[in-house]
Amino acid sequence: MTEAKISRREQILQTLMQMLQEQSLSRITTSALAREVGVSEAALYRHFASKAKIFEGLIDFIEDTLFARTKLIQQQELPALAQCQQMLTLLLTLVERNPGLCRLLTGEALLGEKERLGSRINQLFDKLETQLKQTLRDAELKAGERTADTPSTCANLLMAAAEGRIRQFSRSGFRHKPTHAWEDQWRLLSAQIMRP
Amino acid sequence: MTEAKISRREQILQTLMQMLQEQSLSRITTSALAREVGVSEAALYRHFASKAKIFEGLIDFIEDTLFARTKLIQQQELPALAQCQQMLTLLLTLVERNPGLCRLLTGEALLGEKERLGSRINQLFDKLETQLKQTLRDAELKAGERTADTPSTCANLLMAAAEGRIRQFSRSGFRHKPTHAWEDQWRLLSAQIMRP
DNA sequence: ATAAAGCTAGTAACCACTTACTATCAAAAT
DNA sequence: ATTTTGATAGTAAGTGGTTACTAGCTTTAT
Repeated sequence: MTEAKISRREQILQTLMQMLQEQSLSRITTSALAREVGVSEAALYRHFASKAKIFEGLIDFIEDTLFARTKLIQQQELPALAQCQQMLTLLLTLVERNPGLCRLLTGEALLGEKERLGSRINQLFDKLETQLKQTLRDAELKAGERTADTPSTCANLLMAAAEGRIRQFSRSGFRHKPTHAWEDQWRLLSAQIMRP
Repeated sequence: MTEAKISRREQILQTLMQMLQEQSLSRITTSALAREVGVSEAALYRHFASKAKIFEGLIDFIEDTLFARTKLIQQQELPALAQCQQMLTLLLTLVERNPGLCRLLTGEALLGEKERLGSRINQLFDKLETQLKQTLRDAELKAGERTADTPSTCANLLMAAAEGRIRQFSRSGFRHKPTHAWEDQWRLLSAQIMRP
């Protein structure tokens, strides 16, 4: 078998992601996760030190995926608004394709697990918001474009809109897709961000 | 004493609201709540049928407060945008003054408690979004004003922005106040909603 | 052979909720 | 006027069930 057999570790993470999507959140116990993976509970602990670490594994995945791609976006020499659009659309698309991750980003799945997890999510969003802000600022310095309000206020509004869409996706039971009508909404948002 | 002495029922709800604001969510157990109120655990069950019902009591409070006031706003004969602004500012202000409620609206506190609670929150936001949509539609019929996109898309964008701000408030540990810079952001949002 | 990965069978802690009983007070019956 | 009844609100001390995690032994792959 030359087939790329995914490691058990990855299998556990994928199963958790799927459970986050399907199960009512309270049902995600180490016991249920083990059953779903098809191993014993103790086997999970061969690969992760604690339940919280398994969740953190998923957060790592989001972070890696997201920021690897925002880096590429930033390297392209696109107009500031186009860059912002790509970054936000990236976030919404990632979440739409992996609803389970959504439950992490909204904080719903962190049912009082260690404070640390919530803090990581917080940092993640802050980092993304900072990148937006920086993109808008750069546009002012390089291209002489000006934002209608401070880059900080504009970037925050964009993030809020995206986070709101993510929460709506989650609370609707994943029916209200985050990218639905997003292009139209982006048009409304962006039209006012840059000064004429 | 003509002083209105609050009932134990109300005292429990207030204590829960405070705990939602202060405690890490996992710490909200019936035992901890009882201790905080200053009664025995069993006493809680004299006033509420279950733990979920206590949480639902708070949701009732939000709903009552919120929609009593949106009704008043709708009765005023203001321009559509002004009405929308008032409704959203009302929501953000309510949350800012009662951070505990925020944890309910973001779903973070509903740690897998009965499906019902999540559903109630969902309905609450949907109802508010519908009211915004209706306000925008009315403006088109009565005043001949036109929204730049469909009322539905516009209303959803406004709600997403508000929900995003609420989530940011919660995940920042209540440091990032939802009304901060909101006026500026509202200006950006609203400027593009109505067709010139 | 040995190290990685698995299993069975726990265990202590916790949690929502219950049971069985008591104190207080007001209305109703005598 | 006194007694009876009943409702309300409280308590101490559980109960049954669940959960994250572990110890100790076995299998499997290298």
